[in-house]
Amino acid sequence: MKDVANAAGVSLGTASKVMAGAQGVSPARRQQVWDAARQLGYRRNSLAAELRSSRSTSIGFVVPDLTNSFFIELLCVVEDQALASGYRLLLAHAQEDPEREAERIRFVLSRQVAGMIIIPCHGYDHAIEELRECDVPLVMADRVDNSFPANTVTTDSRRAASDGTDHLIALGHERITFIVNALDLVNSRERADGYLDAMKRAGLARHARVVVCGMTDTESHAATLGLLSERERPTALFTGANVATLGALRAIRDAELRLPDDVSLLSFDGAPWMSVLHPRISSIHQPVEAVGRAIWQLLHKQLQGESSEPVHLRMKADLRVRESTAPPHKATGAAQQNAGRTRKRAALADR
Amino acid sequence: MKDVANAAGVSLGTASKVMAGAQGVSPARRQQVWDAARQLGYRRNSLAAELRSSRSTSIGFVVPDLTNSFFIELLCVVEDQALASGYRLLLAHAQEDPEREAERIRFVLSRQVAGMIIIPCHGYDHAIEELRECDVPLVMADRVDNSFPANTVTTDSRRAASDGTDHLIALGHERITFIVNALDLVNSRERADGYLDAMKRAGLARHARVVVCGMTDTESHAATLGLLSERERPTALFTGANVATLGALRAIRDAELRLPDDVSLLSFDGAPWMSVLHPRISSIHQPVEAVGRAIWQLLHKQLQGESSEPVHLRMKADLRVRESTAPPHKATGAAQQNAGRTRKRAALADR
DNA sequence: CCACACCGGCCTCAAGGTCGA
DNA sequence: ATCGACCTTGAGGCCGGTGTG
Repeated sequence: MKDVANAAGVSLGTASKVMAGAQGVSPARRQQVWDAARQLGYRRNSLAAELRSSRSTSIGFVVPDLTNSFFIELLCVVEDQALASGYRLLLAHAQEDPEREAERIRFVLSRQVAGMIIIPCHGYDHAIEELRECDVPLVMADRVDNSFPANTVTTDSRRAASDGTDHLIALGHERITFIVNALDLVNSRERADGYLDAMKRAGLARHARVVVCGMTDTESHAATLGLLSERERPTALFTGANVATLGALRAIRDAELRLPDDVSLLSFDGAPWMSVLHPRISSIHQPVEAVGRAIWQLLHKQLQGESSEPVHLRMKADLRVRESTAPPHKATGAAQQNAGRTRKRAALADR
Repeated sequence: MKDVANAAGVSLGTASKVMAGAQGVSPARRQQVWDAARQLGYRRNSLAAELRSSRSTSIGFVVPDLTNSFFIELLCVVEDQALASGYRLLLAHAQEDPEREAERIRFVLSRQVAGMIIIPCHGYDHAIEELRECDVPLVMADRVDNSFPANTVTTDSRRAASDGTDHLIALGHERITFIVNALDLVNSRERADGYLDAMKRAGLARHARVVVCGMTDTESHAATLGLLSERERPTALFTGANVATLGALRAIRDAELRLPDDVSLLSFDGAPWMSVLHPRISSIHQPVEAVGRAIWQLLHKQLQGESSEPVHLRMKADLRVRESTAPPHKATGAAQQNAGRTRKRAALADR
């Protein structure tokens, strides 16, 4: 910048003002500086600027998994909001690995961001540890609960999972299995709890079964395949997340079963690709747009200095019944022993 | 850091060395400094460090579209490689918007990254403009061609598209339509050209048809739906990218057509979700792992000071024939006029 | 508009200390 | 006691900008 100032025949301070877009420089000089900068191919060093002014317009965003479309959608919403308020996002990818996540947090924090948004991996103690005494505005989302000592935005997973389970029960299912990635993911645990709530309420506690399948679709595929090959296989599956649904669907395909005739499937979270499936997949839909806006709103308020007690926002998810959930087939195999139940069942609609 | 040094009872220089992980400090003092730092909740300011040493271990990565799983996979490969060499990625998302992309490039560059990787949006003149006289090591990937004045890693899209088209032609298709996002995306254009090559070579130039459908699956859905409702609809679709495939599949579903009986579909690029479809989707598979490694290799070489003439690496994609491509049905409707062709066709295998 | 101090860590450098051989 | 090898110190300049007088 010194060079630019020299070339433009002004002092360093003036050049700085021009490049920062500040007031108080005559149009003529402003133009001179601009020209000189262009000619020299000058690019401002925002590191230095932020160092000196100890102000930053970058927001760190630590995402656990970029293959999960829910996070991507959320990220896009937040990014647009941030941009509209003059902030930009510094993205960091934890790849569902707590250690890597901790490193990413340190990385982001050491770059003096103005604020930070994080969706933790499982075992979020790591994350908390890193975030302790972090003095920047912080919002945590999705995989946290109300006990978290920070601003949070979450979906009421427990309630949503309970509603979803109720839907399956109302269709006449009893052997409903819940497939979840990991129980040390706060929201997964909540979802499992919601499922258990509903099963108990319906007097189906003995059929309740939560299968932990790990974080990848490969694992969930294997787990589901195992489930489906049991003698008394579930008549309905409820997958606790996007990734689990992917693996489960592949398993259903590989087991040559039909949705929903042979088995019903309800997915927590939809994904764009689900729209091409036949039948359409019933799912729990989280209000991504609202969650994203809430995250930014909370962060923005803090950025503007309005600090207050940690706020916990909880959004409501809704059940979207489509075609992958239907009443169970009566006694389709020798293993099916519940044929003569008293519960009335609607005839299976032909798809 | 001064405080840390004081608390640890060492000099500032020593503390600096410890925090930077440099050699030449005795284990005892090293521990003292570490303890003091932890107690004070000290976090190193890497902005200042990088400013002074004008060295950075961050690599900027500008991604055009995080909803495209190909880019995500690529990103993961590159990130692992970078981490293994002691670098970390600074992610920036262009959302397929050239203006936003330009801004992201400026942003990344102004943060003094050690190197930069970019997969451009359409109309990459914007990008070139921003990258002109950028003095950091640079690798551009995927959406560039060999004429590009920088290191590039690409897939031989033209060849791959030509192979794919040959496959469809060999099955007996003539009315093959190529659906592409945008022709100002270099690789999309190459794919379209490859398709045209093959059509011409087979004497099917009069049937050749390239439909530009835009960057979103919504647009590709609409375009495909239009195509499929024509009186003489294509017997085979070849989609030029992930996103186009998504829209096309939804259109096929909505038009209540069957794959591959009513229409064949070949997709350039696969995606994890395609594995759940029935029938399985034939696709052109790009060697993501190899591309990612190549990108890093090229960048790493430059980071270590071995500068040379721009290198252009071109990887080979391969055709994976699955079940969504089959010989066309003979004369299924009044509109089908090619029933009695001389070309021999294999009987339609029952799926 | 210019001059100047300054953000926070880095680097160099001369000078002195510790330690085992 | 001597010597070289290695650790440690403190000062001061510096990176590239910002903000005040």
